[in-house]
Order: sequence, then structure tokens, then C-alpha cells
Amino acid sequence: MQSRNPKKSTRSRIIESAKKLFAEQGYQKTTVIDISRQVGLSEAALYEYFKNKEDLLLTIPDLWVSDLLADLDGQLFGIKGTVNKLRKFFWWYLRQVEQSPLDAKIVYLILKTNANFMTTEVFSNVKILYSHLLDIFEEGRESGELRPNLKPYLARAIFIGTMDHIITRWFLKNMSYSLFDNLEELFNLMVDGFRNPSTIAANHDGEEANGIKLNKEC
Amino acid sequence: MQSRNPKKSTRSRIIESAKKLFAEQGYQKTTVIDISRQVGLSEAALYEYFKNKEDLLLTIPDLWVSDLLADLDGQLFGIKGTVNKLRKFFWWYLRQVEQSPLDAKIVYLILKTNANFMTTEVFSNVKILYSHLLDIFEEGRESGELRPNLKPYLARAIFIGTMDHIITRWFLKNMSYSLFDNLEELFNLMVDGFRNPSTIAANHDGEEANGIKLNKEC
DNA sequence: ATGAGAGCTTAATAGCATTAGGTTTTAAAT
DNA sequence: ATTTAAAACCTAATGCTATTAAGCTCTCAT
Repeated sequence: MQSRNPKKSTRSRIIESAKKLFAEQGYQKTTVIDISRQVGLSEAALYEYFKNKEDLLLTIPDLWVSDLLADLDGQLFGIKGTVNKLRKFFWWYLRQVEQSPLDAKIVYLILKTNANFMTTEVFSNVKILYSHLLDIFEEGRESGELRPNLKPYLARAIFIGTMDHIITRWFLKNMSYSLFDNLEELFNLMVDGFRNPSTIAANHDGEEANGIKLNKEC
Repeated sequence: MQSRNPKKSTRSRIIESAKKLFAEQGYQKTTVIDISRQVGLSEAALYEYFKNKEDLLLTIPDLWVSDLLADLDGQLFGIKGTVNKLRKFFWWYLRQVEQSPLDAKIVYLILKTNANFMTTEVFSNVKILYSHLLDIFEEGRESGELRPNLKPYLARAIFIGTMDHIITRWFLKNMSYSLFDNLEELFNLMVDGFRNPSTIAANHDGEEANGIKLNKEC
């Protein structure tokens, strides 16, 4: 879309510069002078747009997580089957991380350790994001696709824990590989434990499992 | 000045005070003056014992993780069966976290996201800790207790991810419940996906296995 | 033209980590 | 007991950083 202003607003430019610097150097090591110089302003000017440095930090991933949330419903729409929904969620989320690595890095490596994180808008949006998973797990239990005794919040702990772990690891290894390497195998290994043993076929190539199929891998 | 406890070294007292303050208030919000006042020293005195504030921070969990490492071998000694070893690891580690919450909190909420974390002694010890899991998974694959196509590092990602997640969550909820609540169920849900389908009976703590029995042998 | 507000600026202020340079305490050697 | 040197500690800088004060300079609706 074409904006009336050929130039981006000052506020946007501050956010973009801060995002890069925070993601590259970390929050503490990035100074307000660093940011203002990169934007081409005096330090004091930043305080016209943000209450303080932390306010600037928190503003950055706020929009990102809001966008995620807005996108999620549409992504899951029309997908049938709990495992298929879980797969979609997994791939979709990792794709978002790979496409917005700066935002994601700030969320994963800076925000989560911030004492005020739990009082932010970001946090409550993340909670909503995660609550979708609870619904999916519950639905799968009721439909019989997942184990009848599966507790949704336990399955969610495994699901999110695994996702967070591979994302954090990816950042700590400087994003030197693709998040999608071996993802299919990882997903199946994780989700197979959730499946209803009455209907499961130990199926690791992504095909839909219909009926009972005993699989010997010898 | 006042007579101090001659038994504890000044260095130890600095570490103890800093540990409490860092865990309570976070790293950034704890000042060197805070620490030195709590110990009963001037700020400058701290620099006789530590290179700088970050050095002090990194020193704190170093001993803890070293102790963990020293304890682990003995804990796993004599345990037969891969799942039993995994269970022991799980319970042992969470117990250590519950018993040393200050150290663990510093590792989980401050250190792991620190840019320098990967260059620390703590990090290399954590890596050794995690490498034990790789061995356990590999052994389980070879013995046939786990799936023959299980990739140890994928199973480890799920295992550690899940552990880290419930620990982090516990800290963010101010340790207001026991880490061991529902732990048995969580463990089984996670590990069942790793088991070899040829030998598994979906058996959850006393629950009857479901109707379908998978194959015995090839 | 005017005056009010948006968008900046320079220059102060206060807090912090860290260091310089010195004094006191300790303990061993004389 | 005195000397001596290192260890342990102190007060007082230093320099960096976030934040604020106070004011300048355009723009533009009236």
C-alpha cells in the first residue's frame, strides 16, 4: 500500500532502529544514544515518542504478537483433525519466527526475563495464543483422536516447551540453520504420545492415519 | 567495625547476598551498592573479589551446576531400564530446582538469556548435563526399549523443553505450587511417544492397557 | 501576521559501575 | 616486640547512561 508520506514516521524509524540494536546487542548494551544516533535524532527526542527505554522495548514486540493473534484463526480455519491442526500451529508459528527473527528474538531472549513482562500487553496476547492449543487438545480428546485421559494443559506444556526450546536454541546458535530441519520427525515423535492408542498407527510420514494399522519397523 | 562471622569468608557472604538480591529483584535492578550494603562493605571492596558485576552474577550458579554434575552419576548408578533412568533424571532435576530455587531462578530467568551465557563455565556444565540424556536415549534405542528410529537429540529436545517449560512457568508463578503436581502424568505422556511400539503396552500407572496389543516380535 | 503546538535541540541532573589512591589490619619473619 | 609486606578495606573520584529542563524553529489554521 502507498502511504501519503514518502518517509516513514519518526516513531516507526525509532522502532525499527531499536529493534535491530536490541536484537543484535541486547537491551542493556544498547544505549539510548546508540538508537538516537542511528535514527538521526538527539537522545531527548526519543522521549517525545516513548515514556522511557523500557517502554520502547515493550512496544516493539507488541505489534508482532498482535499480528500473530490476528492471523491465527484464519490459519486454522477449515483444517480438519486435531493432529492436522497441531501440525499447522507448529509450522505456522515457526514460520512466523523465521520471518520476523528480530521480534521473536526480543520476545525470547529479552522480554521473558524482564520483570515487567507479565504485566504487558504482549504477555496477555501470548496467553491467548497458547489458549488456542488448550482448545485443540480438548477437542482431540473428545473426538477420540487423542488419548481419552489426556490432560490438555499437560500436552500443551510439552508442545510449547518443545517449541520454545528449539526456538531458543536456534537463536543461541545464531540462526545458523533452518528451524524446519527434522521438524517432521520431531513433531511426530512428540505428538505420537498424545494419540489415542485405540486408533493409532505408528505412522511417521505425515499421511493421515485411518483405522488400525500395525506397523513393524524391523 | 562490628565483629562479623569469622567462619564464612567475605567472598561467600557476597555471593549469598547477591544471590538473594538477583533472584528477588533481577540483575539490572540490583545495584552494587545494594549488595555491598547488605554484606556490610563498601562498593569498592566487592571488586577485590570479583572482576565486575557480571562476573559476580556468573559465579553464583557456577558452583550449583558443578554440584549437580557431580551428583548425577551417583543418582543414575544402578538403575536399570531407559525409562527408569529418564524418570530418575526428571525427578532428580526438579528436586534440585526446588531445593535451590535461588540458583535455579538465576539460571533460568537471567543467565540463559544472557548473551555471554554460552561462553561461561556454567554453560559447558549444562551441556555435559544434557549430554547424559543423549546417552540414555541412545541406549534405549539400542536395547529396544525405545523406538528403533528414535533420534536421541530430538527426544532430548522434547525432554529438556518440557522440563524447562514447567520450571520457567513455576518461577513466573512465584513458586506458588509444587513442581511435582501431576508430574507422573506429564512424564508418561511425554515418554510414551518415545517407547518402542513393538513392546509397549499403553500402561499408565495402574490403568489397564487398551484392547489393542501390538506385535511381539519380528 | 500571529500564536500555538509539533518536533526538535543543547545542556543540565542524578544514578550507577568502576577505578585511583590511600589507610588499616593481619600475620609471619626478624 | 618490632618490622614488613600483603591482604582487606575505605573515601573520593571518574566517566558513562537514562532522563529531564528549558528553550528554539518551523508549520499552519485563524
